[in-house]
Amino acid sequence: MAKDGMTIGALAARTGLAVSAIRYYEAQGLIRPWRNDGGQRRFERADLRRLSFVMIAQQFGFTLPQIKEQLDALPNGRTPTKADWASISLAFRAALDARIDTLTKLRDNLDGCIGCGCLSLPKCALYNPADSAALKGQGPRYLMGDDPAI
Amino acid sequence: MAKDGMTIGALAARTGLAVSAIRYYEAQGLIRPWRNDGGQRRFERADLRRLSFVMIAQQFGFTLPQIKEQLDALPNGRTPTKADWASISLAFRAALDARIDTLTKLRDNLDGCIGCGCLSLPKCALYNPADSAALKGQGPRYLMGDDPAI
DNA sequence: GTAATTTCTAAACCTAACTTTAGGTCAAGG
DNA sequence: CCTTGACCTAAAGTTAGGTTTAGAAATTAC
Repeated sequence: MAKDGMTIGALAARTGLAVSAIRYYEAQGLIRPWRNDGGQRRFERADLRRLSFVMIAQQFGFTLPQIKEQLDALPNGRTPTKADWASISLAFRAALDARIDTLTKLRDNLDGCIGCGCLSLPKCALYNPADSAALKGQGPRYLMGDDPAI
Repeated sequence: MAKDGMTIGALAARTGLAVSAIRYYEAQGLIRPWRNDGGQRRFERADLRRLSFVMIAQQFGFTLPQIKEQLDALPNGRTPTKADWASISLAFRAALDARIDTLTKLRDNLDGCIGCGCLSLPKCALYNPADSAALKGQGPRYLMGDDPAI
């Protein structure tokens, strides 16, 4: 007796994802369903959790390749345990802390700028902000018109 | 004597933006350069600040249409003053606060889930999270496999 | 047994925010 | 004057993360 599993429609209903999204995630290597005799996808319970993980990670701003990397750390062969999930959740925690930290600094800088009216000075806190991922690898940028040469 | 202004190349050098990006922003209505006799774009000083505003706002996660909306609130005709900029910066402040708040809640929920090991319970804090913009308008979703029917 | 759903694949389409390309024009230096 | 680099437009290409479409095959319901 072959194992039964969920259809893609059932999985979609339970996760709230579109069927097309689930197929897409398979194409990206985030889940690996097996096929029944008719060639249709069948999913196991653990895939519910994998997809939920994907959805949460996306809220946190991770890209699908990054999420795949996390999921690849799960045990292959056996079904992941609670401890396995808790373990990769900790990676979230670090990324989340970093993101909150960046935004908080940005907010403080903004407050300083509004308060001190220094918008046009090279010392303005928004001037060439340090650790913004958005600017990474693109060289220095002079923000709020604060080119030292002005 | 017609006013002189910066070339698009000079503006690109000062902001760190690509020339193509600046043209794109014009097409989106974020800046309105004038043209010289030869048909080339010429920019005023205030455009430096407008573009810097765009860059910062993008870091904060605003879309270009949203940023345009903010910029449209600047005085038309006269060059924006420090007070004008400080005024629209306050809109940032609110959006930023909201974003930090959401992420902080998400982090607390994650901590709760890791700590209590409740990953499979309907009561898990990650279960159907309340105020995530990413899920808005898409109906309830059961996260981390926590469908009550399991 | 037949009709109605689901599912299948492959390929095209979608949005945001740009970049690249192609074929020409303008401006500045010597 | 002539060359070189900066600039112009329009259109096509790019990446992420999917959705839509079309036509066919499998499954389920009656």
